[in-house]
Amino acid sequence: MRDSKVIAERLLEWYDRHGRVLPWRVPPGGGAADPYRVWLSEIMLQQTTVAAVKSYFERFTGLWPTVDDLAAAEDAHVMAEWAGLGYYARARNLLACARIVSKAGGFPRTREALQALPGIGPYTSAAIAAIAYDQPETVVDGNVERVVARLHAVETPLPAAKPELVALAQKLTPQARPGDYAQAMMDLGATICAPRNPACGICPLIDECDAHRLGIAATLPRKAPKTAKPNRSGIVWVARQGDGLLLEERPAKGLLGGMLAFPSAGWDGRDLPPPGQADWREIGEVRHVFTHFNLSLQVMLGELTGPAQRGHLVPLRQIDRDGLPGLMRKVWDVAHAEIVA
DNA sequence: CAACCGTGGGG
DNA sequence: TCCCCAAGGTT
Repeated sequence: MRDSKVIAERLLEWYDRHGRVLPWRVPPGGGAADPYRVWLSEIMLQQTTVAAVKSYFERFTGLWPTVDDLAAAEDAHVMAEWAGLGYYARARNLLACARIVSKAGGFPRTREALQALPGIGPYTSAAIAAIAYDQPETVVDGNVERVVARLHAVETPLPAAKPELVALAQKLTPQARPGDYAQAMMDLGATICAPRNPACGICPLIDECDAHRLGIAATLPRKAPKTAKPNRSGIVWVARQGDGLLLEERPAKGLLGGMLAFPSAGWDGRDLPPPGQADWREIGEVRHVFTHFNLSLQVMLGELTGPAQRGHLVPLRQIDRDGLPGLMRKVWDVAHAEIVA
């Protein structure tokens, strides 16, 4: 019990001096955090690096300063702005959540009610409750798992170790400054207690760390071995007609769900024919790595000789590369180079 | 509960 | 080049 108090105190003291300055973070003494900005940043940060999120967060808050603004936005606009960030279910859930919250007149304040909203799970609900509402909820993300596993030298591999790590993290959570404490744990994990080369020499918790004492800090947390990624392949068609290219909206669920894309087949469980009649010729190949498989796509280019079977034509100058998911940006780059040439 | 779901950067 | 992984959630 006294141990946890020392840890929280040292961590907060370190955070006050070395905490990161981030666009969604209220500096010490800057007043209460805006729940909308906390929520938005937490959704964007799910499995995504701080560096990647920054520009997206600035753009979203510029376009939609409040949850009511976001709730009123058009689906396609939000999806296009999210393009490139990945995990597109987050964007769909983001809009669904914004509309529920806007209609309700604001975000709920309890962790339980927050977690009932789409896209908000155990981590995010605790983070919002702690950071925006100053409630002593225990926030457990990948950083906290690592810090706690090291502090207590937990050698059980993840994900089996998760319940144990959550229980240990709960015992460490202080009643005072829960939001700062949560962010301090994550900052420590991101900057000092790093996955590969932990900077134990400058860690404020070095005296409390069992793993460091045992000389095994860098090896924790242990993780179950991963299975190899299979290779998949398929075809993507860039269909021209007049000065336009054929684009389609992907099915709402599944890979790149709800995103704008060139018609494709053979790699995502759909085995569709070409989107129209044309003298197709291969102009290149695109490789892409998804979470659970590697992909190689043959890029076909052709001038439609009849009506398009699916999708809609978009004038070349009107196609927004930034509004496409990463995979389709690669396809666009190959096709655009060929068309311009 | 294990599989599914993106992308870019770093060692 | 390859592997790891980053403020996870949903089904």
